[in-house]
Amino acid sequence: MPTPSNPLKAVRGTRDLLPPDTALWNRVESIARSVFSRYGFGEIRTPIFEDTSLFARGVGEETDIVSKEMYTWEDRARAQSEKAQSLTLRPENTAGVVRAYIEHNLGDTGQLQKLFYIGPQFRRERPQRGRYRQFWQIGVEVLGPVTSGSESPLRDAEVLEMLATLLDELGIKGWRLELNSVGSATDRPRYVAALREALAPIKHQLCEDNQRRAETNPLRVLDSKDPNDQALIEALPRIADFLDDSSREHFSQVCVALDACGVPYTINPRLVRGLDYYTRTTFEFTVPSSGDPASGLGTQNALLGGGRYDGLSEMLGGPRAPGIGFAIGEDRLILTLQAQAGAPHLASEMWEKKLDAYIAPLGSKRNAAALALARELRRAGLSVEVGDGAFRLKKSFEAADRVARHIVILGEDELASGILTVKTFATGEQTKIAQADLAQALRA
RNA sequence: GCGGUUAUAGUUCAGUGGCAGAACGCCGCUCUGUGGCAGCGGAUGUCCUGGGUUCGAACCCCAGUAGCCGCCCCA
Repeated sequence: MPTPSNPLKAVRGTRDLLPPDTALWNRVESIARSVFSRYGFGEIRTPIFEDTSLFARGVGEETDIVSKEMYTWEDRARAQSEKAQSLTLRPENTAGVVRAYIEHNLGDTGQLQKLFYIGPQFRRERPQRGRYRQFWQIGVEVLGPVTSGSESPLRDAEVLEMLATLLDELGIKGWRLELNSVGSATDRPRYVAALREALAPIKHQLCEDNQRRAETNPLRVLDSKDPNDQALIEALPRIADFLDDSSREHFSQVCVALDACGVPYTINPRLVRGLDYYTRTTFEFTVPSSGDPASGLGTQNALLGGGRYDGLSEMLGGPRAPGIGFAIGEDRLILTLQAQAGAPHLASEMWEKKLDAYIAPLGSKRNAAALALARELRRAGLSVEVGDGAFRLKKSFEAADRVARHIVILGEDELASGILTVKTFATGEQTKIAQADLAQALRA
């Protein structure tokens, strides 16, 4: 039992993933890799920490993530003349990917870059169900020079359609896609200004939280859930009225393409995202919220979020490289799968899969021969466990029945004759099989 | 950062001022090379930590720590 002051304990907000859960994690990741590769994505792995200024500039100084949730420290100066570098554990992965895009001049290839990543991210938030200080994201970024088609609404629709496919293949039930456009880099500030103007006279009528938001981040007032404020919020200016012609046309083409693919979505004019870099298309996939057994998440019903970031590369000092991406909260995805009864194709089948054989040597003197036999069978592609000859046979049977489909008995008679005793648990049938035929027989 | 709630065996939990408990799991025996069932026996504890009250604290009080739930925010 870990005690509070025991240093041999995972630190707050972090956790160990153990078998059999890790089997589900691997399964999820392998399905994601398989889907991504069908859509032409390649994997990128960026460092787990970066220069602090990358996130300050990319994600936005004013966001909660940067202003109060980052794990930041001063690295040791490499020389006396040098200033210590401020480093930060990545709170998200988009900024790092765009940094790599710029650093390696990927834009000069002229090609559209389709990249995916799977890895841990770090935010110093209060831990809660579906929210950890080290959490995993599965994400995708599509970006490139304008001439590569990176700005095309086709890309937005493709990414969204791919997500629908991925969630379906994972077996997530009841997902909803909510879609919005927050306009171009010039539309958005115009809208925020109009929102502030509209909020100023009515602010005092709003709840405390919304009064604060009206000051700090007016966009967030829009997705307030306070029932008393809904009427006032409804009456606020709508982002759709502030989109310029090209943004409006872009958004409409995304919708047309989704319709053509048969991907269902809901336009949510209040969907705003927290990160500064988002432009035009923004979206969120949700699952039924707390109380619903299909959720597994508490009030954290957002499974993934994303959007377009046409100005991010330039904000970081790079070339123009419009892009779109998303990040799936892998921890939340797993929680949802575990909560949904529909996960058996992933869960029970994976978790309850038994080994092909358990080799039970009789007596410690037979251990070496048992291990050699296991090696032979494993090289033939079978999954095998080896018992210890010191175990009583009864114990070997119990252990074997738990983990394997067959037990292979390796005693004095068997070693002398080369004819092994094999019992199949499902049928209770016991036979003698020559060692040369063993691998084939155990496959059945 | 704020609020609520919880912390006892490997696990899930009961116990509520007076000997530390159950179930499951684990080990052994019945049964020296044949499991699943059954019977019998056994081991396992910083009762989260530190302080206080008391003749006596797992239990009451205070403070910490951590988990969970929610707020904020986000994946």
